[in-house]
Amino acid sequence: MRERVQDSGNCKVAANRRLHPDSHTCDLCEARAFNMCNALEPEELARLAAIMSHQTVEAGGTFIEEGAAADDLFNLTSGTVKVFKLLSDGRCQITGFMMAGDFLGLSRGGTYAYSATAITPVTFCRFQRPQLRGLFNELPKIERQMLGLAMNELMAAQDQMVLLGRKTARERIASFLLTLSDRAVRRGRPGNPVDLPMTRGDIADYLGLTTETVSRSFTQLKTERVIALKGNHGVEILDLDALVEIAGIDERSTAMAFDTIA
Amino acid sequence: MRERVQDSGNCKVAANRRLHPDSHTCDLCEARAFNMCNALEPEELARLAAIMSHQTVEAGGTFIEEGAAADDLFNLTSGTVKVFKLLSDGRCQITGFMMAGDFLGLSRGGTYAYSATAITPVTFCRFQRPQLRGLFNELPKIERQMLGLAMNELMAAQDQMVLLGRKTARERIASFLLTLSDRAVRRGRPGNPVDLPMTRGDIADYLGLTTETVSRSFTQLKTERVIALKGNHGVEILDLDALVEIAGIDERSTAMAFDTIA
DNA sequence: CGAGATCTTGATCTGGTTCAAAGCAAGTGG
DNA sequence: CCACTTGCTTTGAACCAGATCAAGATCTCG
Repeated sequence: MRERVQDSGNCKVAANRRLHPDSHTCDLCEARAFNMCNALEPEELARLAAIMSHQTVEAGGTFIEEGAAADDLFNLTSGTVKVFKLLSDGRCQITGFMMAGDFLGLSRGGTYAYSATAITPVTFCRFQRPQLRGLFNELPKIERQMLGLAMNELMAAQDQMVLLGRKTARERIASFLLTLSDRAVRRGRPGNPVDLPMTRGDIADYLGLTTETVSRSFTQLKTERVIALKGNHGVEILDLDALVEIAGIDERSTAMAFDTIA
Repeated sequence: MRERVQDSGNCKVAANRRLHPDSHTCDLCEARAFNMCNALEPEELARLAAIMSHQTVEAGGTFIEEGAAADDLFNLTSGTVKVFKLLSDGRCQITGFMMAGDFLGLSRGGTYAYSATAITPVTFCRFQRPQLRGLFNELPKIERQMLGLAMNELMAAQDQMVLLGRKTARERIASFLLTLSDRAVRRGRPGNPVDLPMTRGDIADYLGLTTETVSRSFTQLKTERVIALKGNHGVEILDLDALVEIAGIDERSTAMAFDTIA
């Protein structure tokens, strides 16, 4: 299995790197509080653990390819993943950056609806669909938890549509930084020096811009003393109020979360 | 209750028009096959029907307002609804056009995540959240069905992100027409003279464009004999292959649907 | 340390917006 | 039954935010 690379702008698709199986205990899982395992009793958790395997992928590894048979479902436990779709001429749209607690593997007609590539080294729990489906019948809690996660993702997707359809480059960058900061905080990490594991190109593909425009917007905000750049992969928010103001007043956004459907 | 109108570009928000309660039998429901009632046995359906009320809203009526207390969930049975979010300065992004079978009422922190306005007269089933939640425990089937619906919506949202982030105006219009056509077919309606109940302004707010650009793109496709305009609310597809070609080759899109999560 | 990748900056170009003004179609009331 | 309003839609002309093209500067990591 050597890495076939199909060029497509920033979103090169390298074939699956070797997946490294890994021992793992749910007790210590850092994603536990945010994911579908959240509501489970120890005994139930054990049953879930019985049908899953825990694995790692190195940075740059593509472990889901759009159009391939959707055999598995993934539950991230650490690291950051970019989820994206490509147009035939190579244009790329990243639909989300996934972190610990997020699940991956949406399918349409039995094939994956998007590709997923590790930006940092990642670890995840992997489930085979038929087995997971079986467990759903016995533990409807899981299904409910997933419905909640799906609803949250749907709301995030709607916010992203507003961003892509109606916001300026500057507003997009500001919103992006605030969203990342919020997400970090909600995962118990510091929200201020914002960590940007992805490249400028990835940010561009996420925000519907070009690398150059992303860079210029950062520079502009830096010049205005709203942010400070900490190398290529970190941003310090110097003036939060200003950033919120620039983002446009819809940053209720990802602020709170997890209403169940009813 | 008179209509307060808060101007905001194309997406004026008029206060709830009177909701007309309505008698209704699930047996005859035209949305039955596509919505969350689909998998239910007659006896189960009766229990669902017991906690719902069936209502109508006239065209132009706004029955969900972003930020208001999210007390109810809606399940459309006929008509077309636009779902949208507004920025503080009035910019509007329509995140979807909903039809029979779609559900409405996503909430975040107890308040609705978006507004919804009827484009045509609509009818829907209305559920109160607490009651529906109660039924979930007894009929997990409903929850599963909703998870499937949510997943489908999520995939549609991802396609829309590609459209908004990376497609040209021409490509957006072509994709839009194909998607509407597909949806009509999947609901057992003719797919070819495509019905456009919404205005050019609505289409613009959905596709991240302006009214003028939408109009110009239609005119261009008409000049090229790819489509023919049938008044303001209809489009005949004259050259389907060309339209698919123009849309960009990702129109697997809404083509098929309804994989369950696992 | 050095080479490739990533990031910034500058100059120019353009697709889509904005601003402005007719068309057009569906009522409405005289 | 027809002028008149009203709300879309189309078309035209000027403009601009962001894209594209083209160097450099700066990381990153073997």
